[in-house]
Amino acid sequence: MTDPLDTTSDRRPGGRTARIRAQVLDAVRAELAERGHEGLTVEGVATRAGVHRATVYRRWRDVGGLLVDVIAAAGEIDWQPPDTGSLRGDLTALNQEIQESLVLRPSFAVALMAASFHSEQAARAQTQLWTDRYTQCEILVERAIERGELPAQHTDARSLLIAATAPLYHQLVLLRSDPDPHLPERAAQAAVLAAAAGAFSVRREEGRERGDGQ
Amino acid sequence: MTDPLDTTSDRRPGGRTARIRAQVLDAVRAELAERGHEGLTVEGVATRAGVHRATVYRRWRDVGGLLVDVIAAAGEIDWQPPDTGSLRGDLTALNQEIQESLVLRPSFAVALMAASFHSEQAARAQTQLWTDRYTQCEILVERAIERGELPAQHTDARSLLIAATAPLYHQLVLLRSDPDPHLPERAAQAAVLAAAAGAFSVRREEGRERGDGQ
DNA sequence: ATATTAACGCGACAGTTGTCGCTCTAGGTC
DNA sequence: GACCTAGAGCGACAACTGTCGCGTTAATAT
Repeated sequence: MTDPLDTTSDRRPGGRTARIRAQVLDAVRAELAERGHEGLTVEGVATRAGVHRATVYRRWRDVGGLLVDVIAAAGEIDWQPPDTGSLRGDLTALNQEIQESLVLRPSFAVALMAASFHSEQAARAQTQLWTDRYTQCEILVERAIERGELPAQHTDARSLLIAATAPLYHQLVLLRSDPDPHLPERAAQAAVLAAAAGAFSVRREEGRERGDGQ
Repeated sequence: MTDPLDTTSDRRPGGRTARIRAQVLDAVRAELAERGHEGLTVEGVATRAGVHRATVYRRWRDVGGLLVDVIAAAGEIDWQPPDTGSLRGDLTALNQEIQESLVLRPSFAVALMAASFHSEQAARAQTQLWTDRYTQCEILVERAIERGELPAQHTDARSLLIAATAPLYHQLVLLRSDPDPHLPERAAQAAVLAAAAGAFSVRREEGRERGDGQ
């Protein structure tokens, strides 16, 4: 099981290998910043990194692989969901973060989405990323229940979170409308109201049969 | 103003031009069905249509342009929003349509999204398509208000519609989860509950300043 | 019918993308 | 210090992509 594409395996983690990786990932970030995600090309990255094309193709396979590794390297480990003291506040803060990440130039999130249509690797990384984030955010809902902000019966945290955040992506990515400073709060508020009305409550037996995701 | 890319201009609409267009668009649909959106290439379309590459490049510029024209040709004129007698029913039906269009193989909707990351032309066509659809759907909300299903104060129809439909795209396109037969109804119901609680009501002066949307 | 010309066919072309076999370098091991 | 070998460099290569100029066809105008 010596996967030549596993960039985290440490078969020979020493100086050069790590140095090349750093150079290449730096180059990816720089190219992304300069040319945007549609101008991101293996050739460009390799040249900027001062590395031969074949090296990049061997280790990362394609542009999607590069983005995956950039995301992986970008920490992603120490992210914590907001904690403002209220569900509405938490969701609003979360949405503001999302809006920022989508509006930011360059947007890694948008680049990853674009790549995921062409690279299976990128697609998997993306669903993994989202799944993890949503799992981490379930605590927001649990805290809200403890505070009594939501009805005591079980609430499907995932559905609630998606309802709160989906409009952001819809507006900014699909509809490409200008960012609306009120949208994060409005979307959060709508989800909270729906939840309070029991929109995401789930009956004992039938609700959770596909909860493990993908 | 003789735009060589305006496929609807009728400078010489006679037999051959129209025939070539039909051949090419048929080929696009066939290629899409066989190879999916990532296998859709100008070369492949031209070959299958029995037409020279240069012809396709001249008239449609790129894959995005082809998709745009397919969409344009696919009617889109006679679509009508559902009318089931209740807001919840209407939104559920709408969501079911959306889910179907996203799950269908090949999915023109997904192909268009993918193309819109690379082709400015496709991107514009996409936002135009969505904007039109949402505008058409505003009548659902108006009818609901007349029926007394929503509070009498003005409701921002667009926001409500987006809240109802966005989770579908989020789940199926971004999260790539398996289609959930209950999701269309759940998402619709959540939006209705939020609306009933006043989540999308808008104050007189501050709500509509960006309503015309690009 | 005949003239006009928009639009297609054709082939050549440069630029890009991705692969492969080989050599060489330098990280790790003894 | 001397070896081993994972992994980078290198250049050749085929396949693909998009553009261009020119000749031809056929839709329209007269």
